Amino acid sequence: MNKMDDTRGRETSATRAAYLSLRDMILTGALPAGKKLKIEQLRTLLDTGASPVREALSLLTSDMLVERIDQRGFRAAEASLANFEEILSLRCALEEMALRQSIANATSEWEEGLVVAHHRMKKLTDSPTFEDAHKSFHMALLENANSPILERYCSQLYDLNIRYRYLAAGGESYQSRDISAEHDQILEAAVQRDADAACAALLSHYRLTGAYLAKRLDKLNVLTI
Amino acid sequence: MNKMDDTRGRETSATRAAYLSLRDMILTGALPAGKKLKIEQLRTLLDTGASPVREALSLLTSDMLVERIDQRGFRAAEASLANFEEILSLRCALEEMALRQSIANATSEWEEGLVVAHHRMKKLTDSPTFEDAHKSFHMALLENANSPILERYCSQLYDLNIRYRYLAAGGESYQSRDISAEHDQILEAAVQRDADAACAALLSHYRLTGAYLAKRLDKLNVLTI
DNA sequence: AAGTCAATAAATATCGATTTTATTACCAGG
DNA sequence: CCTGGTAATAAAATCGATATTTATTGACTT
Repeated sequence: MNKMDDTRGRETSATRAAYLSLRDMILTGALPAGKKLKIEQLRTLLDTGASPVREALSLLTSDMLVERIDQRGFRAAEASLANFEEILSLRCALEEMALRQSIANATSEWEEGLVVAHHRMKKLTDSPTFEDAHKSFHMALLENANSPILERYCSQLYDLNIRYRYLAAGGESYQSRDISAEHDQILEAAVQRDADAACAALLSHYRLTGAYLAKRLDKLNVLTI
Repeated sequence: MNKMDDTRGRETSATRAAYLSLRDMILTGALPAGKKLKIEQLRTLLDTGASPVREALSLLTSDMLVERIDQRGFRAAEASLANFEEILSLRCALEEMALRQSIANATSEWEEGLVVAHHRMKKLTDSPTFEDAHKSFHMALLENANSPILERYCSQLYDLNIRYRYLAAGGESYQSRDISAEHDQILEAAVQRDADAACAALLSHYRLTGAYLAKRLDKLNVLTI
């Protein structure tokens, strides 16, 4: 057997580490929307070289979390009500498309994956890893569409939305509504392969959250634009 | 006065130049799908440093034209029939969405922009810049949706599709069908603000081209996967 | 003969320093 | 007191070289 196989948690790479840190800092607001991102600052902050920082920032522009201004460096993407609303409306359209395809291709393996993802999410409520589990559940709903580009877009939009949750709620967990019941409904409908019901539940979930966030964003006046 | 002001078509920046060259080479097939992209090779090919090449490749991963394998470099994205079909179907869905929004927001300025874009495209048939003019016309149709993310996705998908046109036709211009008449129809319907007709014409345009390309791709057997 | 391991070669990732470009502060002329 | 231009400063972009990592080769064991 190989002498070292699992011994090494060896998935580092300065660039990837920088990418993950910066992404997290932007999503949670540690690096606020619109902020100038100076290489030298980030270099010392992350304790790494300029090349990995620069490359991580380039990768983040793909995710629309960073804007690159030629010859003038990088800045965290702006946040605005219009942007928030566009994200919400695109998510609704694209996720409905993906969910319908997923259900059309339904198999029992997919079903089981869904149930597991849902279970894990429920168990992690109020844990710091809830965010990841929540995303995993939502992506599991879509992954059976077998449409990698569409999945990628949905994942991107999901991430963009996270930032507004943090802006509105300061990263605090959820609101008064019974989120958990909404997830149960979505799972139930998906497992029954009832596309109409599943989409209705999913979109209602997004729209209710969206309306709540929009109200708070407006009240707190936290948008840069 | 500044010693050099306008004299220089000074929108270069080694990174941007490398980005544009590499993008073009991938779209036209000069760098074939799936090919390993070695930094050193590209560095000498483009006569620039390793940093700009690396950064350009990072940017191209956003466009899904390059794949990045951590610690193992970059390669040109794979091409496959499934990928081609996914692109076609997403384009149809997203462009319909965008076109309907554009028409819903129709103004005479937009209309005039469309007419101009269409005119320019017609004039450039069989010119090397036709490709750009064609894309400009298609994007002009969508730009009035005022949905930057959606526009970005449509633009990306448009570019991804170009590659398959080159694979199928060796970059040669169009086929037997009367492409020009199709464009006229789309323009006409858009100007009349008839969303249903415009979408029907646009999607038919894409689907006819798609079917033609799929047939040729199959016959030529040019797909790596 | 097939598979494993070690040594070598190739390529990537990263660093440190230099060059180029933008921004700021300052000063003279109107 | 404002305007336009210029020097000083700060930051970004790029280069050249080094350190790590992966891929390749060929000998060696079972």
